[in-house]
Amino acid sequence: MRFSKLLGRTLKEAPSDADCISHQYLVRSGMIQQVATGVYSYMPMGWRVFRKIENIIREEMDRAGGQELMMPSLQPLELWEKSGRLPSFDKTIFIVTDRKEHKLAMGPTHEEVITDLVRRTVQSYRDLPQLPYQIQNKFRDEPRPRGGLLRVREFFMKDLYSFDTDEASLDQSYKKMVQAYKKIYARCGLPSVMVEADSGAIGGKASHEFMLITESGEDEIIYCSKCDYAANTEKATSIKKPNPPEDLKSVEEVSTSGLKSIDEVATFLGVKADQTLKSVFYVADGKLVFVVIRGDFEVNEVKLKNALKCNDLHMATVAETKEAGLVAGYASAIGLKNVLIVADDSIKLGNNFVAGANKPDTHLKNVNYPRDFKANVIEDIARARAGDPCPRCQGELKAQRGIEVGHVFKLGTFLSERLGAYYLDKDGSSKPIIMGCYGIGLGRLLAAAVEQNNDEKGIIWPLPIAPYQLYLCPIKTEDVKVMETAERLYSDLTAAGIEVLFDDRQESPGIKFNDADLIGIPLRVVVSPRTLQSNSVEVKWRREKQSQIMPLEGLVSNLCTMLQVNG
RNA sequence: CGGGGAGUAGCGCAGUUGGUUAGCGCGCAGCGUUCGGGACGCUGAGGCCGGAGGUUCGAAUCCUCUCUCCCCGACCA
Repeated sequence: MRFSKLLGRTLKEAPSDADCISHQYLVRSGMIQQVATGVYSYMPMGWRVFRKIENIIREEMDRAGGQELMMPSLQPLELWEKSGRLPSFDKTIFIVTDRKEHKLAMGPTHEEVITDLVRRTVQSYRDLPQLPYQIQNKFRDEPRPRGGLLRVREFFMKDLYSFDTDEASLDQSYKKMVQAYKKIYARCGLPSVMVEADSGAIGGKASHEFMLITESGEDEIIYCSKCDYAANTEKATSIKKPNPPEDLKSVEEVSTSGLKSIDEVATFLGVKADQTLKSVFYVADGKLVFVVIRGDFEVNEVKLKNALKCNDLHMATVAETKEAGLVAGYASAIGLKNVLIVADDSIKLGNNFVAGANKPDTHLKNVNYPRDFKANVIEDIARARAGDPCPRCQGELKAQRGIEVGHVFKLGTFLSERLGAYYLDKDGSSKPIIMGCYGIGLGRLLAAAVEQNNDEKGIIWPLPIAPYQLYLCPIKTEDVKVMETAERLYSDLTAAGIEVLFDDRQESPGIKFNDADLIGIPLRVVVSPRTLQSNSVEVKWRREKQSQIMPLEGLVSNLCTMLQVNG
């Protein structure tokens, strides 16, 4: 490709509203352009990267036994009503109305459609297992799109669905996909980490996410420094250390005027945070929920949501708290009536806690469960913390940030049952097909690749997904000999199967080098009067500082070798 | 949806106590000088000041409504 003909220009300054690196560099390098909130066009160069990622994914899906198909974006709402997942997706579904006032969903995902498709197609155990997949755009009216391509409303997803007859077969499908996923990220040149995950709105049982580790990641990963335990904080557990046992004392009121936070109260009474009980109020599907947890822990809202099996969960507002008659800062579960109380199991790991007295400026000492209060639900609803012991091996847990670039789920049979996808087993009995689903966000992966691979000058694409492999840069384009050499190299390299971006623009060296660094093509070849004096060119990897001078003689095959060795 | 901010040239911004012709930098077009890390000179094109309504002799500037975009929380590939 000749740079002079390329659609898209590089920008010196990023739009001020781009705040994450991938967003800035992708826009500045002319790879993407925003159309609306969370809606982007891919410019030719960005689309080349996209297609490389897509091809790697497609190859690995095919290799794992997947069969590619295409399902439409428009989906009858009836399918969603049948599957019962409408409430959990709620406002994130874009709904369009046709001329007959019939409502259609812009598919946020395709489990409903594929399950219906399989229902019509698969009848016998002989037809299973199946691994259909598609690479398609999905629509989700996200509460808050952000970070350029990292979180958008129209995005491309590879989604594969597994259909199996039994758990053992599902395990196999799941394993195949996990292997394929690891292969995909590795082939893209992007080190990934697999972690245990919550299954969220998709529903289902086992679930793992694949993360690219970056500072700027939206997710926090908890992992063990000793064993291979790793989980999204949404899901992660840790061993909660019990307080030293004490004899139960009787409840005592203390005045704590003006002291509201755990820290303030604990400091005032000369106890540690883990000797207090924290109260937090939530509203779950419109109902107030009272949450109790040991003072040194924080509530994990995902776990809480799962414990409550609700669709909507938010912290209670001041008004909602007042309405329920709770005294913020001094509330506790003691003596509460007609309110759902959910407790973290940490409340059992100690005695004689300090808790609110349900009246202003007063706390209670020596509160004990279950002597002084009860809870409707007691479960693990705490955020696992770095520094705590690993639930598997007691090793120390650590935390890191990452970007979720893939998610696999064992769905089980709830969708096939609701949508009527049954098969006839060997014994003639009708059974629901066991499902799994496996997604990769392509644009997100592209953006995450940039988050993971950049420097102050710009992007540093891993070779397998770079828009072009080689950047060919003649300096002093009026110099006939330089241009002749460059033109010849361009056609020879192209003929040798190398993807070349040929910077034939009449620009100063500074502009060209800076653009090259910004765009991030892995290998740079410079032809100039200076290098030609010794019948050579300058060759430099984007990732490295040092360049080398290589003779024109045998250059094309030498470059091919360099690219092969490093590809 | 709750809280905070922004819409002026392709991009980044100034101008906002109402006052003539709306500016600057980058980019863009032409000519010339340059040519190994965003070079320089000259000339030039490009704006209903997000939209609608109002106040006024006069509105980018004041008022009302509206749309769009960004940031912080709930969502997720």
